Amino acid sequence: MVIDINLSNLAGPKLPNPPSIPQPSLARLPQYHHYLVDLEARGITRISCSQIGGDLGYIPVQVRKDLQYTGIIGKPKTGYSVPELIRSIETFLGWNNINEAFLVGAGNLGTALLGHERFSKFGLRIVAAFDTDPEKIGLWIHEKAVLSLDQLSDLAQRMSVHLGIITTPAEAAQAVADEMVKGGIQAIWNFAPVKLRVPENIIVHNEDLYSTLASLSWKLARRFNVPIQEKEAV
Amino acid sequence: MVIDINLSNLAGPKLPNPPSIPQPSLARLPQYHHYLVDLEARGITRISCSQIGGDLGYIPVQVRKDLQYTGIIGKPKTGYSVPELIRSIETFLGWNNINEAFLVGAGNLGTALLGHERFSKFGLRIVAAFDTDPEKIGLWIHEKAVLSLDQLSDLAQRMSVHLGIITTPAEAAQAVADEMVKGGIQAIWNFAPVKLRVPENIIVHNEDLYSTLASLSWKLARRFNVPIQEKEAV
DNA sequence: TTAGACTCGCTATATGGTTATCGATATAAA
DNA sequence: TTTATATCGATAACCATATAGCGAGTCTAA
Repeated sequence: MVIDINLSNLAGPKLPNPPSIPQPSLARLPQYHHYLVDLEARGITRISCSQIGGDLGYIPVQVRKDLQYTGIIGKPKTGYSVPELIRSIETFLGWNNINEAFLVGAGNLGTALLGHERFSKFGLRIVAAFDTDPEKIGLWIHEKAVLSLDQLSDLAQRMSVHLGIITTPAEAAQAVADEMVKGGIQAIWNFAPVKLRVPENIIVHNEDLYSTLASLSWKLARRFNVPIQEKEAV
Repeated sequence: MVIDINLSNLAGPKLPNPPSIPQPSLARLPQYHHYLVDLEARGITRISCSQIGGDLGYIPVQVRKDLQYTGIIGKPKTGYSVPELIRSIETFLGWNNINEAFLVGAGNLGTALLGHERFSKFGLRIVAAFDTDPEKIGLWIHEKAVLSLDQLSDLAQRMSVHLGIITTPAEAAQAVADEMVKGGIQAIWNFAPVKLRVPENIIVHNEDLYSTLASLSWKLARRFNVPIQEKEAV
C-alpha cells in the first residue's frame, strides 16, 4: 500500500519481479519487532504465535505465516526464541546495514523527519536535506545541512546515496524525483500526494496522508449521516 | 492502510460492517481528486477514464470502477464532466463538512501536522493540541494552543470533537487512545507504531512510517545483496 | 441520415492474501 | 515410560480485489 501499501502503498500496474512476501505481511513485521523488543526488555526469552497474536490483535495463523517469511523456525510447545526472532526480522528487513538518504523539502514535515532520530535504529540515516528556497539553503536543521536542490544529483552519485525522501508540495515532487533518478537514487519515499513517473526499476513508496484522511472522513461521514444506506439494495 | 490500509492500514481481524467500497479504491480517490483539480485549473472540462488512467498510471477499467463508487455517471464518447466529478468525489468523501480534530503529542511530527493548512481543504481542522510535557503546555504552535492531556476527554465531549490524532511515542499511545475514547472520540488517526486496543466501534487508521520503511529497506537490501535468490526453489 | 468509433457500465474470470484444517513434534505431567 | 497438550509447519479452502471481455449508448463525420 502503502504502500505503495499501500500499501498506502498500492502496487502499480504490475510488478515485473514479484515479491516473495505479501506487502501486508511486510508491513506487519515492524510491529512484531517493536513488540518483541519490548518483551526482551522485560526479560522474556520465548514467545508463541498465539501469545503474539493475542497481544497484537491478530490470529495466530497469520502471525506464524508472517514470521515464516523471515526464515525463523520455532519449536512446538515452546514457540520461538525472542532474541532469535528479533534478529531474524532485522536481518530479513535489512536493518543491519544502514541506508543513507537524502531528503528534499525542508518544510514542516521534512523538518519533523530530519529530527526523528529513531529512524537510525531501523536502518535509515538521513544525511542531508535539500530545498529550492534561498531562505532555507544554508540552514542547519537538526544537525543536517540544507543544500540547494541543484547539488543533489551530483552528491547522490558521489556519496552513493540510494534512498530519497520527498516532502515537497505536490507541484514540485515530479521534478525532484527526476533529479533523484538522475543522481542514481534507487528508491523514493514519497510524501507528496502525487503519483510519480519514474523508470520501472526505481522503487517508489507513497506515504499519502490524504489517502488515509479520505478513508477517515468517508467513514466518519458515513457514521453520522447514514441515511443513504447503501444505494437501496434492490 | 493504510489501508486501516494500511497500506498502511491493514484491516484487522474482521470488519462487522463491510465497507461498500474497497479500501484501495478509497485510497485512490484523493489522487484522482488532486489530478482533477489540476485539470480544472487548466480549463479542461471533460475527461475520460482512459485519459485519467494514462496520466496516473492505472488501467482505465480500474479508474472507472473507482469513480463509479462515488455515484458519478459519465457519458460515452465524452467521458465525465470535470467539475461534476470533483464535486462527486468531495461529497462522497465527506469533504464538504469539516471534521474538527484534537492532536496529541506536540513533537516534531505533531508540529508538522499542526502547520499543515492544506488539510482544511480536505475536511480536516485541527483545533487544539495536547501534551503531557509541562514545558509544552501553554505554548501556541501554528496558532493552536497546546493543552494538558488531562483536559482532553472533557473538552472533546463539550466541543463534540470526533476525531483524534496521535503523534506521541509508542509507549504513550495506548493511554492517549483510552483518553480519547473516554471523551467520545469516534475515529483515531494513529501515527505511533503500535496497534491500539479500542472498542470495536471506534475507527482506527494507522499511519505507520516504520511499515513503509520496512518495505523500502527490504527491497533495497534485496536489490543490493541478491545472492540468496529466493531460498532455492527446489 | 447513417456509419463508425470511442467510451461507459456490467458480468465473469484470475490473482493474491487471509483464514481454516490437519498432521507432526516437543515438552510436561502422570 | 507413557500420555496429554500446546504449538509449529504445510496444505487447502475461501474471500476480496484486480483484470479482462462484452454489449450498449452517444457523439462525430461523411
